[in-house]
Amino acid sequence: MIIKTTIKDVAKKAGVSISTVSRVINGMDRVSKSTTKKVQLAVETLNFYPDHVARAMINKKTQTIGLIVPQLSNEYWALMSEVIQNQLWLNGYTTLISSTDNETDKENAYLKMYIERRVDGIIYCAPSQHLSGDQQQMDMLKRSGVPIVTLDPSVVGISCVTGDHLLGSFNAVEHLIQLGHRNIAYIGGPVVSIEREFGYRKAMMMHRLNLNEALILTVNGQTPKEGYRALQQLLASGEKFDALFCGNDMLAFGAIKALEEANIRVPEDVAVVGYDDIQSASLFKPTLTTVRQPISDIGKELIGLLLQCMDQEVGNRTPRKIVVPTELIVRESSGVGKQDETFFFHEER
Amino acid sequence: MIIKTTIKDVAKKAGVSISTVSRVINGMDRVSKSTTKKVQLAVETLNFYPDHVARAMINKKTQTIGLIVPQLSNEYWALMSEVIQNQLWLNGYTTLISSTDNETDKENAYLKMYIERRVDGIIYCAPSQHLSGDQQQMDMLKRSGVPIVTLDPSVVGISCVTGDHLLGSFNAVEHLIQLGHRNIAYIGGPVVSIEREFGYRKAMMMHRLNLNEALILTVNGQTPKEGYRALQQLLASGEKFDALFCGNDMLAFGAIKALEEANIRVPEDVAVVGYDDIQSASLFKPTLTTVRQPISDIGKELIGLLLQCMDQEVGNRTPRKIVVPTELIVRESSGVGKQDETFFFHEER
DNA sequence: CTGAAAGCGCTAACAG
DNA sequence: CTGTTAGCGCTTTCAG
Repeated sequence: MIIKTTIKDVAKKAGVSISTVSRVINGMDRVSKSTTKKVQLAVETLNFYPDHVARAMINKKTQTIGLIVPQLSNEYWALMSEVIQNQLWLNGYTTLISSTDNETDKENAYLKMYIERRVDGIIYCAPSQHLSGDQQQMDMLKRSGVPIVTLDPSVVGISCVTGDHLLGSFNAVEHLIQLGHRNIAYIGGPVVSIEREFGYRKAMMMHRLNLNEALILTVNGQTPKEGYRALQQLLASGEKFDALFCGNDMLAFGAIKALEEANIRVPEDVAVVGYDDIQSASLFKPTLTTVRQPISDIGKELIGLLLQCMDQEVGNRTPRKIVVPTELIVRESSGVGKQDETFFFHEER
Repeated sequence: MIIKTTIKDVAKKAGVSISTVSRVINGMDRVSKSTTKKVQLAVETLNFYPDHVARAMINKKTQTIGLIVPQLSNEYWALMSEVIQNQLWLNGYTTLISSTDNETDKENAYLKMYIERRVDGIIYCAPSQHLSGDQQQMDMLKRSGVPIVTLDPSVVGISCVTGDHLLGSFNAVEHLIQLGHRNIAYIGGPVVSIEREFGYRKAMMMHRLNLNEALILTVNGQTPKEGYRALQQLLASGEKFDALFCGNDMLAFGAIKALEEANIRVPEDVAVVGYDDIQSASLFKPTLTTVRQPISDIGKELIGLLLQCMDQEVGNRTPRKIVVPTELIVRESSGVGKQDETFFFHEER
């Protein structure tokens, strides 16, 4: 058994009372120079580290924030987690990160764990359908009174930050339309945020283009594999398309792989646009045209909202919603900025 | 102020003593069926969640493991973190993940935080030079008595898991040599694990090849940017080379980007091999020949070693070292499996 | 089987 | 300025 040095040991060593030691290590209270020195010496020689657990018990503050993301091994979420963690650290908080794999059971388990561990707040980044869908989960959260903010899904009574996905997707698809494409396919689904599909539909409709439901594919994951499979399926169906909009970059990578294996050139034969602008998007070949989400801004807004929520009493919290703008990053995969022929080719159809 | 329901409230509601409630929620002790039911009812209606902080205080166990990685936004470390976290969760532990950006200050701060928070153990994944270099850090750790295991760096008296990087790199470079390359460059440096450079040197020496120090580049980071910059520098130097081995895949991506911008074809003009086999390696174009590290195995070994260490008294811990084999994954970037001409071209020089 | 009581390590009044 | 004391919410002897 490891014997930890406690405040008591320090007090004895320094020949003072424990409250004096407490005062010195917290630095807020007035203690004479000489005793301060004595205590500091004792602290160092005894290698004393104040027990955060005991402190948390008294302060009723753990200085811990729980973060829930769908998948830590996903570049987008990894970066988001890092940003949030760093920012929270600057505010004096430690972050507990959990990765749910989109499984409701895991979400519930982690949420319960956060409540039991008395985190000071929760940042919930999860696909919308889960959060609004699982009433039990919401109950647990609301009754616990833990301050919480969400990314993307809007839940009644909870502050949230969301990218302007409807507009972002709309712009992306409009970009393809302006390039002359008419048969545009979409890969997405609820896991990727349904608003992106709506943006796609809106753009198609506003431009009076035929909305072929066979070109709209739903996937259950966010990895290249799902994109690859979806494309194989689409190709097998025999439906014609000259452009593809993907709910996220990973799906786009997989889709492009499938296209190339079928000897379909990107962007010459099919133009592709992704979503998120993860780091790989600019490393991929062709470089990926995509909708950039300002991860750093999103992270900051989330934290701002959460800290604000934590300041308010549980009764009178005013939920706020912040919409963060997205940006279309045009690269090779949509056929612009590489060869102008591509552009003209499409215009002339 | 949020009023949490405590064990006291439950006891009152159920009309029993707090110790009985404690017995019921812990389920270990013998309590009569009828009281058990009464208590459970009270727990549910009052929405009671046992306070993990108070429990930790008594048990002197936080059921928390601290994990330190260089960079969470790096695909390799993100995956490693996810694997470790999931595995630890299955063992009843929660993981605190920290990302150091290779800054000693941050490492120290996080380590201190872990000690103060009384984590039950630490998994330290960090570039070797830092760990063995910062004596102050090691002191803090050793005196605290916190069980710790490391990934890669060997420190006296601490268990560690390490990939067989010397052999892995050796094989990678030998692969290039067998392909007929003679002027092989290397990008790495201490941040990437010095053993990879040694593997490179060993292969060159064993094959009696000229070891041109100008072809060995040191970088300070692990992102594509560093690889890109290093290659630009190498190209500017005018040194001739026909192959390139990179300390990790990210560096390789950046390096290839730089090569292509200089109109040097990969693998036709320069063959490239990376290290790690992150997911992007097979998505990249050309697909990347690389040395695979079995992340899942490494994670499991780390946890096994840590749990073992946690079982032992602080005095008689026997440090163990586990070496995990790596595997060369041959893809397009080294010039095999694409066009045979490439292969012959090099053989005939 | 169940209750009373003693703390875990620390902070925060409350007195000196 | 400094010491004494009462808990925070829970587990765990120790007696019934």
